[in-house]
Amino acid sequence: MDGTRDHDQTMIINSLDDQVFTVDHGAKRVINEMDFFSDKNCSKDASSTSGFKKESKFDGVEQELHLNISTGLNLLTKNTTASNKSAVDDNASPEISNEFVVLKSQLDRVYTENEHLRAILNQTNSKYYSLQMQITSLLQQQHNLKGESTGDQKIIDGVAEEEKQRFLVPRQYMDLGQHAIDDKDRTSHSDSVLLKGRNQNGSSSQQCIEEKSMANELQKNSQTKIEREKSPAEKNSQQWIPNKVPKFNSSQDLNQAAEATMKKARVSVRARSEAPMISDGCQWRKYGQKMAKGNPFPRAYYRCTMAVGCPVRKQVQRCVGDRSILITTYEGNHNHPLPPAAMAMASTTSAAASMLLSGPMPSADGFMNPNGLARTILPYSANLASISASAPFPTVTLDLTNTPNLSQLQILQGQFTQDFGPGPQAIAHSLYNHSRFLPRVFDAPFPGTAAVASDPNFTAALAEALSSIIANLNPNIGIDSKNSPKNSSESNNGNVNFAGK
DNA sequence: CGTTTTTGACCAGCGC
DNA sequence: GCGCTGGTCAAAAACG
Repeated sequence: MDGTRDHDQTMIINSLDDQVFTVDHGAKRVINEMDFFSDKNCSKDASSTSGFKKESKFDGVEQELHLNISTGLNLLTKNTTASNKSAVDDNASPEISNEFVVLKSQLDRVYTENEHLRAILNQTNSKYYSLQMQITSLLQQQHNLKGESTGDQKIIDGVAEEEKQRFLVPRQYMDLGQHAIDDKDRTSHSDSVLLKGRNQNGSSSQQCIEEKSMANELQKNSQTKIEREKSPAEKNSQQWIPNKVPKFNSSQDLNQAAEATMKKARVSVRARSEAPMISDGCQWRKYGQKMAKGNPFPRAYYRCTMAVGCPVRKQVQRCVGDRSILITTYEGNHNHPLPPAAMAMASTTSAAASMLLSGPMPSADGFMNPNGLARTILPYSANLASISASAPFPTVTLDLTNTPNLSQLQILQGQFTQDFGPGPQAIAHSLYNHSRFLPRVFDAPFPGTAAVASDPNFTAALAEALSSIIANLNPNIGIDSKNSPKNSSESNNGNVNFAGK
């Protein structure tokens, strides 16, 4: 479609082919995780050195504080210089001592305040993502109410009923964008087609098979866990949340069904990366590796180690069609506070999971309502995110390997302006940033390390892009408090669900 | 020496 | 029932 992007992708692939892959084959561990606790470390260092060396990465507030602190230091230093020594020695020693104490107390207070401001900034950052999604959702709802009030009244009236049916008959297939039409036939024999609209290198079908296989494996695993949960050792609620297959019948509580489905929501992220796994802000421990059938690349199993008993796990595997693509599938909910970088990603994946479970506006054909925002955005974003709500194991796949080109985004932005006014331009902008960012990151030379994994900006940028994409793909995100992603309130206490919930 | 990775074994589900 | 496959465990090895 777009010559520039195709060229970029070609360049990426060619460059990747020249690389020696150390993933899972090399004797050395090559975990290119970035340090998500640099702030923390910085804080520690700062506290150990009277808090004068704090680096500001958020705004001018801290810098201002830093200046104030430095001023105090200079004053103190000046009083100890030789030029003033006589005066100091004669009369001022007790005063200086008092002044020192006062300054120190002030510094302590400033430092405390500084920490407080930092926390507020982090919270504000998290709220920003949530609000962004909510605003978009509201706009989308507004638009739908305008456009669909007459013709689709029947559909709107039937939403509640269909919502029930979605849980009672969880095999209903959902898709985003034009692929919904293309895949209609596929739904009859495929219960979990995760990926559609892949990159144009011809590996589409194989990737679909691969991810379908992965989904089925997870399903089997889930059923295995049902049995394991029966054992007393696994009764701890903090442990791996069993992916029970909800055998719903009409007598079961729908809320329970929804909750059970929530717990199983998975988010699969596809990204180009040379690192063994993409950096998502969490700490992971590898607990297994398997050779999957039909894929020469081993599948690695990781579990979250940021807290004891955190049930979140993920699978990482290279795509058989394009070894530069890393498929990361998350499952479970974190039971611990997350660092800001992880929180951004968590809100994104949580939103993705919520999108799965709140679902698109059901339409008469059982597919996504092709109106409004979805219709506007999907022709260009269908390659970025797709949903398989083939419950009981709904999965949203975020494809970051195929970015929209600039011309598409300009069209997209224009349609946004036309349909919704200038407000949601940020979304198209985000997509544009997304499209600009990824090639730059992934195309960077990586002498043994992948830029994507080591770049501390990656997670935030990824989260921003995904948040925008997801928020636009799902008109319901942020509207229903039950299904909306944990946002500000949860960010406050730090309990952010990473995937699902 | 503590932590993490590796890797073979074990277990369960599924298809035949 | 058997074999295949995937997920997890756990002991050994590697690493820092």
